[in-house]
Amino acid sequence: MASTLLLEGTICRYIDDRNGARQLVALHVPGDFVDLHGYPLKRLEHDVMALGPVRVAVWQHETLHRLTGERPDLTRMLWYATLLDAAMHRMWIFRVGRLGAEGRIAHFVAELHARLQAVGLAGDGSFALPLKQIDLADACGLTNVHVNRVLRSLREQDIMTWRSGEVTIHDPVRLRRIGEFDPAYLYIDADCPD
Amino acid sequence: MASTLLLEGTICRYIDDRNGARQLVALHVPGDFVDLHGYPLKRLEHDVMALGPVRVAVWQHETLHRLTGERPDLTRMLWYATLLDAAMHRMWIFRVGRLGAEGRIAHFVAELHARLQAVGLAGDGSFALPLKQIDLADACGLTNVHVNRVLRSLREQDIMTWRSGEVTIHDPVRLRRIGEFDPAYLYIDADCPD
DNA sequence: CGCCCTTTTGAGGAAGCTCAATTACAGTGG
DNA sequence: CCACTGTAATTGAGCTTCCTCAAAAGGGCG
Repeated sequence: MASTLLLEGTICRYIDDRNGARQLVALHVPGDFVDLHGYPLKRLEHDVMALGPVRVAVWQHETLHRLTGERPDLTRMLWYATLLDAAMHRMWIFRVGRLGAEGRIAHFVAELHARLQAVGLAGDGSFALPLKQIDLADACGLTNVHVNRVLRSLREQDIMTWRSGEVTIHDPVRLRRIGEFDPAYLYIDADCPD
Repeated sequence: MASTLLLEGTICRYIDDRNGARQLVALHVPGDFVDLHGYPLKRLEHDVMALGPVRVAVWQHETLHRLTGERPDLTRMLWYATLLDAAMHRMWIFRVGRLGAEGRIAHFVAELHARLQAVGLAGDGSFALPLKQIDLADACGLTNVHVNRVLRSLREQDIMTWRSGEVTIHDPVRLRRIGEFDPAYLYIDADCPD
């Protein structure tokens, strides 16, 4: 048993329903410990998939067990990492539960922009993102058809452009307003434990 | 700073949007460590509210810090508890993102039944639940009006009855099927770490 | 009894879905 | 260089689900 630290590329986690409809529950960027929670939980109740080529570091659970046995400070940092994940889950619930289609997409893009910027992978207003429109639909609880229409609308309003593989934000202020995005939940400038 | 262990009653966590729309992101039953994640995170990015009277135990973060410094096994158990929470968040995303109104309510009720049963607070098919219809709406990303109609439909189909404060499940099999509910993500019979 | 909160019901409208067809585009082989 | 293929994006039309607004009906409690 092992857990995966993502070094390059993109990985998502998702739950499928019995009719094949897919719901993404997490999207990981370089620096994320994709399934660290698999160490205490022992088994995962969802699936993991790479979106394109990735480079990862693999941590054996034995190693993690030894480390957490010896280093309480390090344990708290690992714990903290999984809690950031949970905070993103919560905002994901809010996004899907309380925003309309345009807001969901705007919020999702704004979050990814903030996270990629935090690890130096996003320029001022544009970044690479290897998601197809259907992946975006599966993330936001929409259909690919509707996602397509909303993306067109956002493009026509000069707010953002989504080309498969590349996102450009033309008007970050309106994007954040439409998505009601406040990055506080990402704890980007917060201190880690210890 | 302190974290709260719920002993009796019900507590929810929620995020409000700027228009006052509310989205529940967690619902806690006795035995849950409501905001244990507040210890490593240091601050919470959402709100917490009791639904009716509660009895709680308060754990000072200093105490938790001392315990986690000395007892790696205990730390892993606490960590594990927060990861169960995250697993429920993930299923919550699925519920709101991929199920229709009837499915969301059925899934939500089925989860609560399973969790309350696990702590001995639910009989065979009925249990107390101090939620108003509007709380259920806020949990499921619906309006109170639509929740009311769906509840009537579920009642008329003899699947379940929701009276404010009391839920009765008449047909657990159909309830689970409608909600596509599989309790695996609750890790009810799983081993804790160590 | 009167008040407040919650539930219930009705009617009309908007958002997003389904089904279906068309277009764009990259890769592949001739 | 071009036809051929498969995947992804785009567009259209009609429909379902759920929302909004509004009002009525219960129900507990001072």
